Amino acid sequence: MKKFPQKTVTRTLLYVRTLDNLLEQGKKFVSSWELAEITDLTDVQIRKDISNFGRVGRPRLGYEIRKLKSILEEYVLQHTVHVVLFGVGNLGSAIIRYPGFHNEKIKMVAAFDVDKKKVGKKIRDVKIYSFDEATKVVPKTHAEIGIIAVPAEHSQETADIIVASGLRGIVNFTPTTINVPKDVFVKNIDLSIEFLSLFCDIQRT
Amino acid sequence: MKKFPQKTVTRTLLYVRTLDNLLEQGKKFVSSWELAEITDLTDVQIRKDISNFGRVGRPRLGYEIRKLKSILEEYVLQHTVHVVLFGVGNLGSAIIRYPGFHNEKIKMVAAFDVDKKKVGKKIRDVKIYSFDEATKVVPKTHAEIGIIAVPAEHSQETADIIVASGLRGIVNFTPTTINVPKDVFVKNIDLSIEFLSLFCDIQRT
DNA sequence: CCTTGTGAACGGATTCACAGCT
DNA sequence: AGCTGTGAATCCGTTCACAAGG
Repeated sequence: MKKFPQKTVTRTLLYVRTLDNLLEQGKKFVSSWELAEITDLTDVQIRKDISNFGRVGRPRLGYEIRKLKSILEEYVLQHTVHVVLFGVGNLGSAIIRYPGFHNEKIKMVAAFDVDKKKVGKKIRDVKIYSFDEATKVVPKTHAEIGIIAVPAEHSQETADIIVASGLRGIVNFTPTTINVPKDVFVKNIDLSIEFLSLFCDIQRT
Repeated sequence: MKKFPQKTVTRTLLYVRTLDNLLEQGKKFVSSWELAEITDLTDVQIRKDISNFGRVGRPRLGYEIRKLKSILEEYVLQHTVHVVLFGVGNLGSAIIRYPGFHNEKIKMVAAFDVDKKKVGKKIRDVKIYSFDEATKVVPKTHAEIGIIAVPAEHSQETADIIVASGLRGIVNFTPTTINVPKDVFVKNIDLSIEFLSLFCDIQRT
């Protein structure tokens, strides 16, 4: 299992998503140029990326979609990802209900909240537990990733619980930087920064 | 007003956020090394970035937080960003209620939904209009950015409405690629891809 | 021919190494 | 000494130009 740069991985996942759509449309073959149109990348970029995975295209015809998809998935999507959620507030509940988290690729398997009134309830088949139960419950779920969707001031303690539960991946939706051991991977999604940076793009034109 | 690479802009916004927090903690000065610790970047990177904005640090003392913050904000945050939301479903309502969208930096000014039952209601002081009203209402709000939080199959038509309303920035939360004129900036936030790419990071260690 | 595949050239961003300041 | 500031060097990713193949 070779290692690829993050950028390549992200693009590859985008290709898989795109190929899924093309399959639904009943297409059989696709050229790097068509993929480039859809994904807003260049055709060379796409061929370079795909060439990482071997010679899979056919000159004159392009790529056989089903075959390409299965090859790419072999590298970036061996099996379902299981995630658990910490913080069932506005954002948390929306994440639980997000359609992308209930398919064969990603599955939400448990949620945690400090509010005793929420504990024991279910949203979309996802059961809500108390924070204290995390270190006991999480290992049983075989989860790999924890989501932080609590108020910003509790992000660090939540991160500590996630690490203590044995998870090695964290998606942090709070506008804070959390401290974790270096073998734990963190992805920060700060909506404010996303919006403000887009605004900068607009202005400097 | 000089132009900086996106990466620099994103980091600069992160510095501003961090400096805000440090100010709240009552700190007056900060060194590039301390900032590096907090933000998980290198001290040189931080000094390079800051040097874009002039000589603002003081050897031996570091940076005066209040001063540095105001200098950085001058470049990346001249005035409040106004956003409008399309699609008041689970995700949409969570975004309206997101605390980061009701301060002096970002303000949500209107929301749109096709569901007539929602039209006319308010969430958190944000009024909900019908999709048809967008081209009339949006210009009055002085919004700069539109958010797509509708079901994936309606992303393109929503994008068309946003463009027709005169907005030049789009944040797209659907797992689709939208087509827009080339002077319109799009930021795609595909939660599934974020999670899957994090999962790849974890696995290849 | 038309499209994939790829070594080489290029460019931009990060890091290094050190000069400058107090 | 201890920090900031910065030209030079390095690294990584993208693009170019062209070879390969049905």
